[in-house]
Amino acid sequence: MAKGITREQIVTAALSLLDDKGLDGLTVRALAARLEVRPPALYWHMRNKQELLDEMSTAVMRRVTTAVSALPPADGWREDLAAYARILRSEFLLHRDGARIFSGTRIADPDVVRMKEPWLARWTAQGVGLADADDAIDLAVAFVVGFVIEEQEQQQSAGTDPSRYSIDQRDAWLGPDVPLVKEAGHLRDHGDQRFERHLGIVLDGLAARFDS
Amino acid sequence: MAKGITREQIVTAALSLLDDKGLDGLTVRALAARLEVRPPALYWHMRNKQELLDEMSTAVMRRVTTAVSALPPADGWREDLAAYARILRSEFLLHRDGARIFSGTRIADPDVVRMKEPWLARWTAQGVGLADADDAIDLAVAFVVGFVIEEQEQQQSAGTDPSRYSIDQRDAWLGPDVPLVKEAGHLRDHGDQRFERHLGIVLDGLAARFDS
DNA sequence: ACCTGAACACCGTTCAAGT
DNA sequence: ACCTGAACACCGTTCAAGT
Repeated sequence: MAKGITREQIVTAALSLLDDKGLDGLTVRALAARLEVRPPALYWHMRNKQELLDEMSTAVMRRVTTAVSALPPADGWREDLAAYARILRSEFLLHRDGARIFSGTRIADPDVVRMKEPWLARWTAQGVGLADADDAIDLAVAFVVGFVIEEQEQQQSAGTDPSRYSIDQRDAWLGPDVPLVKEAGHLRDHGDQRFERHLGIVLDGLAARFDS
Repeated sequence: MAKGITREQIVTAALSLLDDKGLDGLTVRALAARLEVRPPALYWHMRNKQELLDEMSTAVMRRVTTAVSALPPADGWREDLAAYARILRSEFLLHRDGARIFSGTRIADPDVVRMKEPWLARWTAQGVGLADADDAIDLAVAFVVGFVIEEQEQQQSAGTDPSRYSIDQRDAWLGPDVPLVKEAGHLRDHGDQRFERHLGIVLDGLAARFDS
């Protein structure tokens, strides 16, 4: 039984290779080397590289689904949705360029979508319209995707080119006559605090709609 | 003068090649062929392919900046920001996978960021705090990025695999016991209408914050 | 200053052959 | 059923040489 590589092992190794070397370093050949097989061996388990990428996305989204299912039902739609947004962000953050790579990809596993059912049931029971409830989920996802794409880009730039995100260098790069842009750059925060604030704004907008 | 390829021509050709063939088809060699030069010629004008991709992003964002600058000052921050969001979306939609490819990339042109200055000036004059105003722009961008990534993914899937986005097939794929997920799928709308509605929700959330 | 020819190391993928 | 060896067409990039 110890013989042979499984699809699951391939996907796991691919995710860790992505984190180590980035998307450019995620090659079929490097992946095969990590699994100690020759490259063509992988083609017995998958049709092509695109299918591998789809499987990686599905694996990430499945982790989100699992984490969400483990959540105790919250007091109301707002806390349910906030919890979902936080989980989605943290799973994206687990992988290099996670938000960009794993958003907007074909979901291969119906369970990831079926997971919405208990939420829709709870929220509509709380008086939220079905179309509004579904909208709310999609809007939250869109926000998280956009937020984390920007967040990871800055993390990465800070790593490879620290000068670019130093405040002084940024001010010099901006040039004269934009005092407010510069001051806003100084006021800017990052990380969890910023995420929670922006998430709160989105949820406030949804609340305004649900109550009308 | 008719001799020689310019950087600008390279970027323009690269964008149209992207639209024709997708990101996988955007190769240095195909680009050179389209410009009727040999591949190494491009390396006189750019350092590497990454620099080309950065230039493409900058070109797209510059179009956004130009369109925004041509806009008459609106009545208030809300209309300014809505106009920006609409322009950003339509420029993303102009290019295959535009949102995914051109979001969260290093902006090479300071003017794109400097453009925020008149808005920050107007909005703070209207009583919005500077940090809030800057937040609002970033939040709107995050929303548009996430929205259009999803939008373009569905457009593309509908093109290559129509069965996947047919409602009946989707219902079959979802399996039993998720009536609300299925019904929500039937209620779902697309395009401008959906965008305006979601944008309105985000702006409502911002309005709630600005007024407090 | 701007481009080509030739070459290098490296891709994803196929397929006959091995076990 | 699962993997390898060898090969194919194709990448991005370098560099000496041409004009």
